[in-house]
Amino acid sequence: MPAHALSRDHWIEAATEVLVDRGIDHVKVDALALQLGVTRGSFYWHFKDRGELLRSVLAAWHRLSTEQLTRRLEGASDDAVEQLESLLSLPFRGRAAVRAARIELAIRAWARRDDMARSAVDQSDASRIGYIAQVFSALGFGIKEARARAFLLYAYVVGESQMAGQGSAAQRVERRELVLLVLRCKLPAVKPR
Amino acid sequence: MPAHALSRDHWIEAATEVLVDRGIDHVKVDALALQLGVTRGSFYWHFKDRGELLRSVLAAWHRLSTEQLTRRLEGASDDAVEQLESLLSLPFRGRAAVRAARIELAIRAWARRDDMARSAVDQSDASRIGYIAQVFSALGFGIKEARARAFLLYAYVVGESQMAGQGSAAQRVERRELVLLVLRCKLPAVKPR
DNA sequence: CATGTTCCGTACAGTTATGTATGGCATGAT
DNA sequence: ATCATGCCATACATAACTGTACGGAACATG
Repeated sequence: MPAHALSRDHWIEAATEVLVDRGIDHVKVDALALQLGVTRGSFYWHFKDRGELLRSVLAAWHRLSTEQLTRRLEGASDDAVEQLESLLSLPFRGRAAVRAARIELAIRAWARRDDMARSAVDQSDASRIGYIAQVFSALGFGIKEARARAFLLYAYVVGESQMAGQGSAAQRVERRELVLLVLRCKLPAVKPR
Repeated sequence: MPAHALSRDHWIEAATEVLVDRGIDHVKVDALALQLGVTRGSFYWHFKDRGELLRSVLAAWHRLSTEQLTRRLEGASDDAVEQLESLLSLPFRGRAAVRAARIELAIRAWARRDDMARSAVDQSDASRIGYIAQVFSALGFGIKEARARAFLLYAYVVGESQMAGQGSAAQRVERRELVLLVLRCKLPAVKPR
């Protein structure tokens, strides 16, 4: 084994970087090789073709995503409200989380037109919503309403991430507080049918 | 003027179609010419270069988007709740609305890495949030809280549009009802500071 | 009918991308 | 030491795409 060998993961990481900054269509073997300081010869030794790289990028994200959820499930506190707060500020706390959020945005854009990416994103969404629903159940909501409220919360987080341009940091904090207040609120009267 | 003259708008429309289906990076002069049954000679008569086409696509969407908001403002009913319901089901009612929603998704993906698209989307978002805030004001909320609730509602709609894969049509209806109930709900007690 | 304009086709040059074939230089094994 | 193997460079074939230059058909107008 040569000393400075490049691994598959180096390529995957570089590809993810480009995916975030310029979109999946700009993930090209040429540019990655240039950035990594090697030639395409290296790439086609590690990967069959470009498609295999893209699949690997997706698989790596999916693995990371489920790992993070697992860690969250394991290390969760008993205070449901605290967990909800943590969920809302998740994409902003810590460098790794911010980076993960950016990757997710890029993959979500990719998923708009790639079935493989689409199903990966859908699966992650479903898992997370399931987790959030459990938290709402712990707050005393019924199963059905807990799932609906979980979807609302999650859709808000996803929507917010699409609108980085709107509002200040202070406003974001206020909004998140309002989200929590509103979603914890037991409805005084269910609509009369 | 020849009889079967192709207008700029034909190119813009075709480009928008490709943008929706395959992303902005697949909007290429070659393919569009093939689809329109002409050659690139036509394109470079109507447009200076590819960039001008992309700018035109964005401008056309932006114009359409503000026009739709204007029409909504003019033809709005007096019932605030009714307006909110209409807003929530907006991306699903009618073929034109569905198409507009798909275009918007594509442009939002584009905006992730193009400043021009970014500012167009931000501006549209801000205008719509302003309109929704006005509706919440009419429901009796203060200016600040109305704006926050408007953001919540809008972020939910945007987030929901990113998650077409989650849930059935019936679930979507239930969720939207819950959104309305929750966002109309006057908070019983503001959190003690 | 002559002429100018509109709109498009054709040909060319240059760039950038993919994938393959093949050779070569280390390094570790024997 | 030599040999096989892991890792990468080089060279080649091919395709896709952009932009420009130029020419030509169709049409209107005088």
